[in-house]
Amino acid sequence: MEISKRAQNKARKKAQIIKAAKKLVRKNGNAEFTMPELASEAKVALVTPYTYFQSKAGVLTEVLDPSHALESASAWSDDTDHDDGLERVMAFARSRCDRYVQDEALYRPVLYALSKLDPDATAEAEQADDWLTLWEEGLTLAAKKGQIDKSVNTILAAHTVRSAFVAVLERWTRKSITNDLLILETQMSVSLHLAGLSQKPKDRKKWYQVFIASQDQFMRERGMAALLASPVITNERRYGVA
Amino acid sequence: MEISKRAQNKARKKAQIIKAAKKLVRKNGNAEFTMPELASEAKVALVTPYTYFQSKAGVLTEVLDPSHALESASAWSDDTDHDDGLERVMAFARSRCDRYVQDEALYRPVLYALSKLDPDATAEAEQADDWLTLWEEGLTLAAKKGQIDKSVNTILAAHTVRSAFVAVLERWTRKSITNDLLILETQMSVSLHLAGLSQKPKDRKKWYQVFIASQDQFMRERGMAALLASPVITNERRYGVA
DNA sequence: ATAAAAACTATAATGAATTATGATTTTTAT
DNA sequence: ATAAAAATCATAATTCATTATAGTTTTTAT
Repeated sequence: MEISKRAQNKARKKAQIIKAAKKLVRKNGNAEFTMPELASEAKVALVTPYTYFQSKAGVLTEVLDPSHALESASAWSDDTDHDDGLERVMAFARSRCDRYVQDEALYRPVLYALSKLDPDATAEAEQADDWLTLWEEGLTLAAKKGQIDKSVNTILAAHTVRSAFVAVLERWTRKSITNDLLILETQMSVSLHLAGLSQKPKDRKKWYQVFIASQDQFMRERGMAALLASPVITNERRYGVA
Repeated sequence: MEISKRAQNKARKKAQIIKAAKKLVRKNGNAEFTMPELASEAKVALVTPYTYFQSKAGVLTEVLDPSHALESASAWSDDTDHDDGLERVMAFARSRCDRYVQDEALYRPVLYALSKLDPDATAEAEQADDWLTLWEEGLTLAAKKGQIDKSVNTILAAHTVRSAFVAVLERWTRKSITNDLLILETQMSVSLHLAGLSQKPKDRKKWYQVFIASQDQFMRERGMAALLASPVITNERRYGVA
């Protein structure tokens, strides 16, 4: 037999567990399920998720399914202008947003729970090396086309842009911002980076305009309140301390 | 009596608890102390920290002491060029780094532990509204001096820059980056934003140079390894799953 | 077909934060 | 000075994730 029964069973059990986790998240609107709950939903012993995924964080990370996500990301937006590297950076950023927005009911709760269990998780889901390469792709192209200077280290620049994106994503995760704000804030942030990197006045002007337009749209649609909603966080206000 | 005994006792107990927490963090190199440990170190009943601070997260947030930090931040770097708004933004960013680096042994463990107990904490410590005003200050000045266009919404722009800074700070918190990287990455990120915002060619060139110089320094001192150290995080590699 | 190996399972135990309970001490207002 | 109110305290209980134990079933290699 090509695939051993053991491997088959293993795969089936793992799938059962992940499926159950997803189901619970969707049912509850959060990922606060307990491990016994998960086990019983998956019709599996309590310890089985541990043997396969090590921990609850492990289960949730698998729900995020970074390896599969990577594949699909590699095939992103082929309709982008293949000659404009900067445009591709922005398109990639948008595709990152899409990924999460498209199944918000799953990703937001999972990322949120994960960030408690393992603070590195959100970042790591986005900050693995392979992802960095994808962020870099557009910059490399831009360098080749003379849109950015040769003295720019494209990997470091990609890292900087991605880091800014992760910050926006993490705010989204924590529920303080809506899907359209995720997209708008990403656009503000990335366009400003691109404006800063651009060597050609035309590009610079263009990205600067995108930045201004995003700001304007933000203000029009959400107003300053979206930013200023939360008060200064002192312990008193935060935890109601006397 | 001006200050009631109750208020005095309360203040004394709170101070005792916070002092004990700091002591434990410094002693252990982390903030993993248990609540019974904290209580006994503070010579206080287990529940007392709860009545004052609601939770362990509340205690740690108080250790961070955002209100006091705000005061001291208001008095930051008066030696900066008062006519250059962009310069002031960068100076402020550096002062944020300084705050954490200056007592790394306390802040890093506390922020780390806090991020598990309450994922919003790091961001909120930096993202309160009053802080935003401080980030904005330089931009307002820059707008007045014609360094940036009037069409820029300075609050939103401040928000964008700060958001990028928080991302760097959070990576620092998680220990993956050193103090000098915190400063370098902050510089890379902020200078790129400033280059993008600048209207005057002279300013733009200057900040772009800062960006390039920071990149170069990063490469010289740390090398690409600092970025590429971590492998793609799949569950297999991350949790050693079979 | 059968013994060894691998996967599971049920059940109980551990560790840490947090809550609940009810008693005791300290302050305050009279 | 004393009763009511407010703070503290000691102790036990609760809730989860995670581990440990030891037995049972399923696969595999012979």
